[in-house]
Amino acid sequence: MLTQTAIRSNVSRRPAMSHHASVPMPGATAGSDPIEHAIHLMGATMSYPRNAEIFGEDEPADYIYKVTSGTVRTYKILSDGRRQIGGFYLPGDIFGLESADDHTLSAEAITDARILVVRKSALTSLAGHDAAVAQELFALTARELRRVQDRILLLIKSAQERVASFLLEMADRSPASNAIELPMSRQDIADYLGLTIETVSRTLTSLESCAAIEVPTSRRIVLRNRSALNRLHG
Amino acid sequence: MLTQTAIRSNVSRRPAMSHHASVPMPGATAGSDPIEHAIHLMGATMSYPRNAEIFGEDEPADYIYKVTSGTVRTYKILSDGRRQIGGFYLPGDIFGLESADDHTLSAEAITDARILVVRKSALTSLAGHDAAVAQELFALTARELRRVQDRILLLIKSAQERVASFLLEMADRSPASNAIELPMSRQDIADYLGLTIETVSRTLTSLESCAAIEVPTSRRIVLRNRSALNRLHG
DNA sequence: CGATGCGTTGATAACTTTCAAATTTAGTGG
DNA sequence: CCACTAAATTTGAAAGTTATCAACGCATCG
Repeated sequence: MLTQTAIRSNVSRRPAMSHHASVPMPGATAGSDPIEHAIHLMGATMSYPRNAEIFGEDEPADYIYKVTSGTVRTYKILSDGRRQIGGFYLPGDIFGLESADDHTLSAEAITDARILVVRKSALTSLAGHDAAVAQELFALTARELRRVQDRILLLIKSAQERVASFLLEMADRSPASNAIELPMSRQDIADYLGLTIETVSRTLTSLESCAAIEVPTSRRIVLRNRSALNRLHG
Repeated sequence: MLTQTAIRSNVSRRPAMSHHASVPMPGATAGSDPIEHAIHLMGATMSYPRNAEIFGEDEPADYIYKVTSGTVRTYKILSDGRRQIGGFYLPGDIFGLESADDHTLSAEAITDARILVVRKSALTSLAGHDAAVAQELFALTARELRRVQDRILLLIKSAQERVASFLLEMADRSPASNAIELPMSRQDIADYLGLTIETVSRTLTSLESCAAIEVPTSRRIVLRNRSALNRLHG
C-alpha cells in the first residue's frame, strides 16, 4: 500500500549549490539556560539555501543544530519510496538529537535557513564538568522524546484529528497565534501526518466549510474556531 | 472514531496490593558501560505483581527504571478513552527516559516483574563529574528516541506490515529467535500498533494461512518464513 | 455447570487511498 | 508586464482497507 509520496522527481536533493559556512558568531543571541548559552558560544552559523541538504541519513552524527532563521524538515525515505517526515523545526528549535552515532534521518532546509552548528562532543564534555549542563542536555533530549511520542498519539487518530492537531501545533509555534504562514508544502504536511496530499487537501476544505478555519492562500491558514479544532484533536 | 479500546472494566489499575520494595542489591549484575554499572550500584530492586502500576501519568518523574525480570508496558489513556501503548520493556531494557519533569505515560507490569530503580538526579550528578557517563546517558536517551521514531515508521504502514514488524521486533528481543512467547494480550498488541484487536487477530490468522507464522496457542507464535515477514514489514 | 474473560470469525459501514482530471499558482522568457 | 509552461493544489469517482457491531468458541474459575 503506497500511502504516501513516491520519491518526487528531483525535489529535495541538494540543488548543486554547496553550503557555504559563514563566519562563526559567538554569543550572538545567547539563550537563557546553560546549554543554549554554550551552543551560541561554541557554535558556527551555516547558511543553507531552500531545499539544501543539511545532513544525510547514515552520515556520522557529530553535530547538534539550532535553527536561527528559516524552517527545516527531517525525513526518512522508506524502502518502498514513501517519505516520512520526522519533524519541522522553526527558529529557536534544536534538532539532530535523535542520533547516537549515525543519523537515522536526513535534514533539509525547507526555506533558506541559517543554522547554528555545535559539536556534540563539545557539549557532552561540557556536561562532564557541570552537572547543570548534564541535566539540561538530558532534559532537552527528554523533551524531544516527548515530542516524538506526541506524534505517535497523532498517528493513531483520524485524518481530521491529525490535521486539526497539526494546525494547532503550528499555531502555537507561530508568532501570530491565529494566523499560520506555512513554510512547507501540502506534500510535506501529508508526509508528516502519514496521509496523502489529497486527504490533507480535502480535510482542509472540509474544515473550512465547517468555519473552523480559513484558507486565503494555500500557504496561509487562519484559525477561526479554536475550540472546534480542539474538540477534533481530542 | 474509536480506533481502539475504550477503558476496559477494571483492568490495569493497581490491584489493591501495594508494591513492597525488596532490599537494595548493589552491584548484582553490573552492565558493561558506566551507566549500567551505576544503575546496578545505586539502584534498589522493587517487585511488582501482574498489572501493578509502576508509575502514573503526571506523577513527578524522579526515577529511571531497568527491567530485571518480567515485562512492562507504558501507556497513555487518550481523552476519548482509547489507550496508546508507548512500549513494551523486557529484561535488560531501561524505561522512564521520556520524562523531563512529570511522567507523560503510565507504566504497568504486564507480568510479575522485578525492576531496578535509580534516582535520576543521582545519574545526572554522576554525569556532571564524568564526561563518559554524560556521553552514555545522552546516547541512551538518543537510542530511546530512535526507537520511538521507528514506531512512527510502523504506524504509517498497513496492518499486515505493522503486525509483521511487531513479530520481527519481538523475535529479535526474545531468547529463542524464532519462537516468541508473548507476555501481552491481543489488546495490548492492538493498542501498541494502533489497530483493533479484531484486525490484529485477523492479520495473524492471515499470516498463518500464508505459512509465514504458526500460532500454536494465542500467546505463542513461531516464525516460519522470516523473509516473507521481512518483505511485508518493508 | 454456568459465569466470565479472551480470542476468533463474519457481515457491514466508514474512512482513506488511488487514479484521473480540473483548477490554481508560480516561474520564465519574450 | 503579459503569455506560456510547469508545478502545486483541489476536486471527483471508484476501490481497498480497517473499524464496528455481533456472534461464537474456548478456556478458566468459582
